[in-house]
Amino acid sequence: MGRGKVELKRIENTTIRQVSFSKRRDGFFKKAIELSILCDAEVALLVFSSSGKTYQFSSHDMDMMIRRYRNEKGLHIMNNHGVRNIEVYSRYGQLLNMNQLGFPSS
Amino acid sequence: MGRGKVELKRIENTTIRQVSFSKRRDGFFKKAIELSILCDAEVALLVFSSSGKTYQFSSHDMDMMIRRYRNEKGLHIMNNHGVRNIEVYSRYGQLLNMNQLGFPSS
DNA sequence: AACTATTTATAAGA
DNA sequence: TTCTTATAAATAGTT
Repeated sequence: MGRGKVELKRIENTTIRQVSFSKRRDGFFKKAIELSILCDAEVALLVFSSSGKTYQFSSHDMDMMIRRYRNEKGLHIMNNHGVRNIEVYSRYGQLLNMNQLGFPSS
Repeated sequence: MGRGKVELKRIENTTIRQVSFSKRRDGFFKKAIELSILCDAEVALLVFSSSGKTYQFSSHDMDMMIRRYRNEKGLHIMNNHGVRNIEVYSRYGQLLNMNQLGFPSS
């Protein structure tokens, strides 16, 4: 989306990286709101910029969502019988599959 | 993005809503990964689908990010001198500004 | 699960 | 930094 393709690696030029961050951060939060409303999902997100600012959004009570996540994570560890309560999009694992299989694979 | 414009309201048809959720959830997590890598940001996110599944991604340690967020939120409340440590994208407040001013405004 | 017509996001430029 | 614009990317509706 833009005049050139983007390689998935850190943008080294600081100015360009900050401009890109602003645009993408806005788009990202917009997507969060759309997902929560259109698809009736609960969405919570935290972003810390490399310049040290914090950005937060939650469609529902953040602390409640964190508690629910921790509770389910606990169950997930205890209840290892093939049922996945939580799908984890790990940073590198998923990315490795992107080029071959589309994203995400699991 | 798609054959029709989308109104920002809950998709009532369950099948369509679930299909839309899958597509948008994948796109959303992809955006999170891109933001974290391209722009060197820390990103954490939680999604609970309306059917009860949990999806999680964090570019860095989730618990550490939550601790940092809570710490800064505390400081934000204590330190009410015009400095915003945290930008909050509240669900309805920001949305109201979208049509007139673009998104988001603050 | 694929496809594809369109909309949307955004990279680069002004 | 804000606005514009060409292009890449996401996805709604369809098959």
